[in-house]
Amino acid sequence: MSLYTRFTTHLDAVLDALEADGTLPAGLNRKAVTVEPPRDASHGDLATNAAMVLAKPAGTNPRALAEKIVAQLAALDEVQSTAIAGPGFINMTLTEAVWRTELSALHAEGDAYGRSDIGQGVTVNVEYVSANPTGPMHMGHCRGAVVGDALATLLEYVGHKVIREYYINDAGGQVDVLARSAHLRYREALGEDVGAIPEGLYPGDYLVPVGQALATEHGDRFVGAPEAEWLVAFRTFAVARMMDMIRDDLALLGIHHDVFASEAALQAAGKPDEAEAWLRAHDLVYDGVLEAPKGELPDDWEPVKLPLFRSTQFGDDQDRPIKKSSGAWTYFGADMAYHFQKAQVADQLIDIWGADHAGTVKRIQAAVAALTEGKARFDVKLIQMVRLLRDGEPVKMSKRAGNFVTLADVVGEVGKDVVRFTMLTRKADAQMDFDFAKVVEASKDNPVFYVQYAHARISSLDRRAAEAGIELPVPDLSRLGTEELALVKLAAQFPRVVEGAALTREPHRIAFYLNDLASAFHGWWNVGNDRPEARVILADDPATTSARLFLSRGIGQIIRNGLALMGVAALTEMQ
RNA sequence: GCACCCGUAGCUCAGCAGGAUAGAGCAUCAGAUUCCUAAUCUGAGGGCCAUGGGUUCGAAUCCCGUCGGGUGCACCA
Repeated sequence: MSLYTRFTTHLDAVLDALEADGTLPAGLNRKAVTVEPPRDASHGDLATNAAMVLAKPAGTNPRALAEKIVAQLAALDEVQSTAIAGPGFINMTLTEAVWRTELSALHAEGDAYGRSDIGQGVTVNVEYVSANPTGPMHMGHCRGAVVGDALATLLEYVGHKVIREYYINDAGGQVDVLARSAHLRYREALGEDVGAIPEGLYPGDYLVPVGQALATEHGDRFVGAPEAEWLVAFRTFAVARMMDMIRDDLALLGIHHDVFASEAALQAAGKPDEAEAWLRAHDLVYDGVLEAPKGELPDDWEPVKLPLFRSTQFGDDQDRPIKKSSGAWTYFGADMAYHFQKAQVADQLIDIWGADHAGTVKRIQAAVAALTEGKARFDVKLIQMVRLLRDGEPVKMSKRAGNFVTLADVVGEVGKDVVRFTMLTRKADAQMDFDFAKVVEASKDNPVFYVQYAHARISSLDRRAAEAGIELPVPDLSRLGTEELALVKLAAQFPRVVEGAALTREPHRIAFYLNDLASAFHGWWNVGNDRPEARVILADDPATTSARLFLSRGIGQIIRNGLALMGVAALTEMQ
């Protein structure tokens, strides 16, 4: 149980007691009651708003209520002093012993410090990446991949059961284009001069080996054959090869999905038909005429009658087609069934999407709400675009021209850890620049290095301590002074930060916290520049040295735990 | 036209499910290295939290309007 959770429990007990003696009416809603560190450390270690929140429903005034609460909180062993401040805040200063104990707990729990069970084993399906299987991953996919993966790790860490899933869009027109592109490369592999790759086909070189493999397998028998004879086979083969590539790309980032779900397989299994039947039975799908698109009307637009899902009943602007006039499923029609399927395995769903799909969020949420009858929690997290910069200039990318920057290129250039950390240094819904020069820069405006440097310094202390051989087997933590305990207090916030990040599903909070922690550590370290007696390793004072090393390792542990959540390795020395 | 996202220091961004005097880095200015890695640190200046209302004991945070920026808006995926 984390320190903050523990005090929430203490406070609850106090409020129970006040209910029992009639000071507070029974059954007050305590949802808004919080126990948290005050923004300003001079106010103490913990603050609660309980008196302010509960005064009104209790028919009293905040300060009077605060007096009663304080009387009981002050009696706790762990509380050194209390104060009522401002409009009714209750501030508590804890005894130094609390922080020393917390530091010991941090060591005892080690890698598990920060874990919790707030997820209560609830299964969450996180679908992320789901890039079309038509080529290697490029930088556009990178941020969503990292955020999704970090979020999945984070949710696991707080006690959720997590399914990491990738949806393979292997049923639409794009994979037919892939098949045709592969067919061209197949002919090329058999010696034909295909010239420039025509407009409308994928031009990338990565299809050359696919063509060669197809040539080896089939010989020339499909060279002049009608499309119907080879399309499915070529498509299936090419998609499988593309997925191999994508899995390799993801592995470069340390990302591994549990489930790869195929849209084609879903359709073959008749899932969209089942969903449609159910929705029709509930009058949520009807045959109607699609409204004209908003804004400028396309030249070739004409009204058509299609099966439409009543997404307007769930807040969408218009009803959405689930089938095309050809009778084939729309992307949405299949996706709807796909989400329904996921919701039968998991209690909660999270989709990580690029912000360019923002317009389709409402319809899929509508579909999930309809099909699960509002029972499944379903969040779509939109990830804003990343602008790639080199020497301050945007890097031009065009998928059509085949000159996009691949994920493999970027990871190869700056490394997995830098990519992952950088992608988590911004809120997901804020746009972000990725500047090659800056992300590899070794300075404090690069948080990757700043945090790594702190960890490396801690490791260096361990090495030096081992050389000096002065460390005592059991550290005497009373040697830790105010400056040191301030670091412990910051470290003790890690479990809270993790919880907050998990609840809001914002993994970037871990990155910001680690930066703060590293900053505090660097500050502490540098005190030794001015005052040699404040250094960690003091040759003539094994007791203080041991206590400070114990603290320093504790900070190192937090950095490792935090970096592990982000999927970033902690360095023991800088190069 | 409609929907979604955004608007916080000169710049890039945090702001923890409403809390106390709004924070950090960069940049600017003034300092610290016979010393465990100065790849670091200390200090100073810099704000009408776009704007007008509302809810609340209390709003950068929640709600509505306005202005400004971005993105999306076909049976594409």
